[in-house]
Amino acid sequence: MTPVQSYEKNCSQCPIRHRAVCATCEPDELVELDSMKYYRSFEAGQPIMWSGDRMGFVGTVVSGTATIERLMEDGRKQTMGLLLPSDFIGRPGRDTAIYDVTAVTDVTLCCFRREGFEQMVGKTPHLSQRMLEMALDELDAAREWMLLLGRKTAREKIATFLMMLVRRTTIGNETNSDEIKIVLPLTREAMADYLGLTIETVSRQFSVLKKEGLIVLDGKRNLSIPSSEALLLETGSDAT
Amino acid sequence: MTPVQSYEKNCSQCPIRHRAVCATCEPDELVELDSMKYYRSFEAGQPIMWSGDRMGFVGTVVSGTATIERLMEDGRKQTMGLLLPSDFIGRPGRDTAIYDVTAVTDVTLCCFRREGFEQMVGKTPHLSQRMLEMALDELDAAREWMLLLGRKTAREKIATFLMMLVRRTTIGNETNSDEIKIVLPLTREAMADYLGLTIETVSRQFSVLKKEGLIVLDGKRNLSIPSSEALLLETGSDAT
DNA sequence: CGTCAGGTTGATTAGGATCAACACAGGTGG
DNA sequence: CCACCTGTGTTGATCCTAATCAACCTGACG
Repeated sequence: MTPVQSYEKNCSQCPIRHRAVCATCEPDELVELDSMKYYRSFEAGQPIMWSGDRMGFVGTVVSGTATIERLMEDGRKQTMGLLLPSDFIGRPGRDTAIYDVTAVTDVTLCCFRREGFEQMVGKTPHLSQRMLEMALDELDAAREWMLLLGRKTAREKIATFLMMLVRRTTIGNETNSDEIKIVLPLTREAMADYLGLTIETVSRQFSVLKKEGLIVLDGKRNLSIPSSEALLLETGSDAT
Repeated sequence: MTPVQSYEKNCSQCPIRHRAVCATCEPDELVELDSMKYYRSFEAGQPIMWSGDRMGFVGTVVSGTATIERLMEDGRKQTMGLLLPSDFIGRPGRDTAIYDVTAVTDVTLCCFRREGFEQMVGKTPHLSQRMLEMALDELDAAREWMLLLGRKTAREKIATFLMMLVRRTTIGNETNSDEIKIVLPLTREAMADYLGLTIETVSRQFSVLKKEGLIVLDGKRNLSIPSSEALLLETGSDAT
């Protein structure tokens, strides 16, 4: 993936234009954002932001996957969020990061200097409303994950994670096709950190689900789901 | 606690005026909110909102404690947030609740009809900015709790919960006094649901901490902490 | 005095962590 | 070309923390 692509010249070409923080901006607002933006790329495994460091920029994931995580003194790690294309990084109004953000695949960000972006938010209701909407969506997602971390079994955690990936990565694809194929953006270790498990437990649960025919593995990263209804039953879905 | 108090007449008397969603409002904005607001009270144990129900109102906790929680089909429950005085209930832009909200002590709310509040937010930057700020704070708190739920031991969970209560309920009190006294707003069961544990494990950990002298119990709800530094060491604090 | 909700404590179990060995793919350098 | 290494993943054996099952305690209240 070359760093310079058509959407870098023009926001209207941007693949995530309609889902990102700028989704509800008017053409003139977009022109202004366009003039402020710059792109940054990170290789898989590279840190995007360290907890405790100054945050000079905010940005949107254009391609790739990153994780928001926190380390404990003794090395225990918990991933608190997956950042997929259209997700926003950074908190306006805060100048010091309180999480680590790490690129888990190659990542391209559409960035803004933090001060400039904050000014823009201050004078652009479309932008501040969208920020609020996205923050509330993230809050819902975080709370959903609290249910998973606090109460679900290892098997339910894996099934829930896979169904979340299906929901987030197959948008507008053939929905009625029974066989759903997804690519796992995370290693076993990164999944373990996200699900509050160990690598070994993740691996074992994949093996069990494979043996039961609920998932089919092609290599370590390509996965297909013969029946999403069947897998959904394994998520321990809530009462709603 | 009588339902009609002085702050019901005048926002300037309100005990949470400077911390709530209206904290940054100008006097004229406050007058308008004042004219829209109404108070509701809920007895301990009563539901404030059911998942799936229509949300006709939003509001701020003026006194008492409520929990945000979610039930699974088989009865497993996870509490996703504690609502203490000044916390906000409800999501503008959504008309159906996706969580249960329950009063765990007697609760008084300062409410607004949802539509009226949404209009007010739309035309009052002070209010929408404050909403964003509060949503981002809640997001940080939710992520902090994900670390607790995913990676901490039962002992660390209890210690972290107690230190969180200390932080949230002793504001402006004698800080240099060694002996900190707090009142537990939750039953053992509610704490278990918040911490992803069982009642029995919560009870046992309290017994252990008591035996070790890290906490002193007076009845079931009154607790004092001889040394907050010592208790802090038990929280498994993160690397930051 | 009996009942009941909330809490404690003990005995046992089980799910996932830990420790350990091995498999496999992709580089790298002789 | 192959030997070697390293990062990633799988599988097995064992251990341990917290869940489960169960009995009992305590105080409030009719």
